[in-house]
Amino acid sequence: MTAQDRKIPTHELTYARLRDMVLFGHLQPGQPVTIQGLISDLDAGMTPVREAIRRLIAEGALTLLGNRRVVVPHLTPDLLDQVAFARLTIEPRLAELAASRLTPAVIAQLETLDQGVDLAIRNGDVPGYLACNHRFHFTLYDVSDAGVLLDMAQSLWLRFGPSLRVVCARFGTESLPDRHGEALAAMKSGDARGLSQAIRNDIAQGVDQVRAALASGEI
Amino acid sequence: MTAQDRKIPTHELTYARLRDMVLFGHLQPGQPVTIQGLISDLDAGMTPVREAIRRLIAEGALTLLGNRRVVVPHLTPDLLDQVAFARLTIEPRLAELAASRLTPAVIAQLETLDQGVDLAIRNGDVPGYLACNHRFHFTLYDVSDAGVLLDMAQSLWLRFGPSLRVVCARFGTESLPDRHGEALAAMKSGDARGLSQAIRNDIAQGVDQVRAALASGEI
DNA sequence: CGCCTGAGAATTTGATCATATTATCGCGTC
DNA sequence: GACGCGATAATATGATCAAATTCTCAGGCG
Repeated sequence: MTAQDRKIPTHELTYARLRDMVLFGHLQPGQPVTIQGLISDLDAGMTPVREAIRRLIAEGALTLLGNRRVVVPHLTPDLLDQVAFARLTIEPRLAELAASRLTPAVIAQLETLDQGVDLAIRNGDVPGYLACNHRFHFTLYDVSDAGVLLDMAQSLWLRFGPSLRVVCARFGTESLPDRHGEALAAMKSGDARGLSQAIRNDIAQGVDQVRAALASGEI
Repeated sequence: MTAQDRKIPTHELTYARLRDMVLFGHLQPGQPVTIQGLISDLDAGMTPVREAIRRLIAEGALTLLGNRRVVVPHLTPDLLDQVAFARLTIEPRLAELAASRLTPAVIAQLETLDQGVDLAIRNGDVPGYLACNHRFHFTLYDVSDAGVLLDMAQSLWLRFGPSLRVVCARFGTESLPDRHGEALAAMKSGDARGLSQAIRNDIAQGVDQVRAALASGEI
C-alpha cells in the first residue's frame, strides 16, 4: 500500500474514487457535490479534489452550475436519447473490434463476470449488479485497444450510471437486461457481427428500462 | 473587460485559451506542455493552469505520460480510424438534429462563415481557415441543442486539430475540403437528410487528407 | 587521443498544502 | 417583498516538498 501510494498520485486516487461514486450510484442525480464535503469525506487535500471534480465535469459525470455549484446531473429524456444514440454506435463497434482479439482466457473471465451478474440479479444485489455489469462490458471493450472509443464509452456510462441506479432501486434487479449469454455464445464462435448485435441488444434493453422510468416520472 | 474578468473565472479563461491553442495548431503534436511554462506564457496562477490541463486531458486534447509529463498527442493511423468513425456518426447526427431548428438568420450567418472559409483557402491563410471552418461546424451543431453529442464532437475536434494543422502547413489550403456549399443548399431547402450527408462528405474528405498524410509518413 | 558511458549534482517540473481573497447563499430585519 | 449581514464555500496565490530530467565530469574503452 505504501508502494502504491508512492506511485499513484493522490489526485488520481481521488478521481477514481469519486468516479466510482458516480458510476455506481452512491451519489444521486441532483445531489450537490461540494469541494469541502469531498475533502472531509475522501480525506484528501483541496488540490486533488478540485482536479478530480474538473476531470469529471469534462467527462460529463458532473455538471457545473452557473453559481459555481457542482451537481450530479439529472438525466432528461432528451439527454437520454443522445446517450442512447452514442452508446448504440460506440459500444457495438468496440465489441466488434474486440472480437478478433479475444483469447479463451478473456472469454473465461467474462463468463465468470456474467455469473456474477446473474447472481446479483437473483439476490437483488443492486451494487453487485452494477459493478459486475460494468466490469463485463469494459473488460470486453478493453480488448479492442481502441483508446478513443473507450474514453467515449466511459464518459457515456458516467452519464448513464446514476439514473440506472435509481431505476434499479425502484424496480429491483429482476427486470434488468442480461443479454450477456448471447454475447458469450457469439464470442465462442468467433462471430464478430453477432457479438456486436448482442451488445447492441443489451444496451437497447437497458436504455428502454431507463426511458420507461423517465417517462413515467419515476425519476 | 473588468466586468468580464469579474464574471468569468480565471480557470475558464485559461482553459479556453489553452484549448484554442490545441485546436488551432499553435501547439504541435508531440510538444510537451508544462505547467510552469503555461504559468508564464498565459500569465496565470498555478491552480487555473492545472485545472485547465486536467480538463483537456479528460477531453483527449492532451495526454498524460507516465512520467507526469503532459504532451500534445500524436495521431496514429489507428487513432485516426477511431476518430473518423466517431466523427462520421456523431456529427451528421448533430447536423440532422439541427436541421429542423435552423432559422434564416443562422443560415445567413453560416453563409458568411463559409465565405470566410473560401477566402482563407484562396489566400492560403491556414489559421483563418481553421478558425472559420471550426466556427462553421459548431454554429451549426450548436443549433441542435444536443449537449452530450456536442461535447463529444468538441472532444473529437480536439484530437483532430493539431494534425490537421500540420497537414495544412505541409500541403497548403488548396486541397482542403469545402463541402459547405452542399450543406448550405440542403439547409435552405430544409433537407435534413441531405444536410447530414453533406456534413458526412465534408468530414470524410478531411479525414482522407489526414489519413493520406499519415500514410505517406509526412507527419 | 577522442568518444562513449555512467554516477552524481544541479535544475527543472510536478504535487500538495495552507492561506488569503472573493463571491454566493440563507436568514433576519425593515 | 426587498435589503443587508453573517456564514459558507469556491477561487486563486505562493510556499514547500518530492520526483524526474538534464548536465557535468571523470573514468574506461576503442
